[in-house]
Amino acid sequence: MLNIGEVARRGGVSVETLRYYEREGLVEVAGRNANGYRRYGDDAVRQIRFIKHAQEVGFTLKDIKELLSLKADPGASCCDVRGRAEEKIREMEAKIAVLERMRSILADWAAACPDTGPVSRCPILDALENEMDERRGGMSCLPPGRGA
Amino acid sequence: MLNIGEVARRGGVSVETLRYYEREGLVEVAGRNANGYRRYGDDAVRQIRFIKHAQEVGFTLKDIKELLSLKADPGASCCDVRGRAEEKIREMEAKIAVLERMRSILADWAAACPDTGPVSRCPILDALENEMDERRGGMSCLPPGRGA
DNA sequence: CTAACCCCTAAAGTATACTTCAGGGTCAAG
DNA sequence: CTTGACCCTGAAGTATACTTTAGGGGTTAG
Repeated sequence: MLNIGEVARRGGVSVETLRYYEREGLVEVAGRNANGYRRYGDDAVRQIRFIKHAQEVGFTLKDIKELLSLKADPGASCCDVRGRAEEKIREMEAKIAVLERMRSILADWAAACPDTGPVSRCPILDALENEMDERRGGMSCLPPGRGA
Repeated sequence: MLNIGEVARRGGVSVETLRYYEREGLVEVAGRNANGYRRYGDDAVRQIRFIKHAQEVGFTLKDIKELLSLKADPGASCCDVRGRAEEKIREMEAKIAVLERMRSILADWAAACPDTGPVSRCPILDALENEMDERRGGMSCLPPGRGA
């Protein structure tokens, strides 16, 4: 049985992060000892690493909570996990597409910029001031946050 | 002179957003009339559109505040603006690279997943449980947020 | 016994870009 | 004179993933 500091060290996270994960239902404590200290089994360390790896490939903590439920559910199928992965892949592709489009617009503008000259005749600022209609291919580049 | 509702309509934002932009120093009011209502010149509408266009190509409000300073500074050069654009392009390329890497890892894992089978023998969950060392190309996929 | 280091809780702060809320004036039409 | 649309302020809420703060107890080496 490990105390929180040991789990944190082995898992590569801070103790505050561990307590946070506990509040969020991502990691459970095995119990408490007499003085109220958390005791963890060493599966806790594996769990932390799972969480960190999942974050590294793009899952949010919310996603990860779902993955952990699937992992713990003997009735769940591997397909369910793959479904989550494929959904995440689609999200990433969408983000990549947005970024690529923004990058290409900016790159075009930067290319149109002379080496010198006052900001009063800057093609980038001009472009930002005026409509960008020739670019319209449908969707805006803005993320799907709730707009005005 | 326009009141806030009119500027919001023409600029395609909400009045709350306008007041927020004002607090953040992105838009100035021309003045107030007797009852305390804000009055705007129609350059305000152009300013709002500038802000929205800049957001669409990936600038944050902080970036945009800088761009607006450059725009207002007669001593600034067009190069300065292009510098900001190029920096933003580099940021986007970095984000794209991270996303591409995550996507490719996930895609490989998803491809390794059988059509059926219990989660107990899921290659994706297995991969998340164990180290992902064969992938190491240096940098982690995690964004540069302050880690544990 | 005391310093150093570990543990505990609850709450607030961070960053971004807004939105929502609470509470209250102003204005034009009918 | 009331109704509805508009305006005002200041503060808090949203989402994400933590970190930091404030305040206090436990444990171990010297």
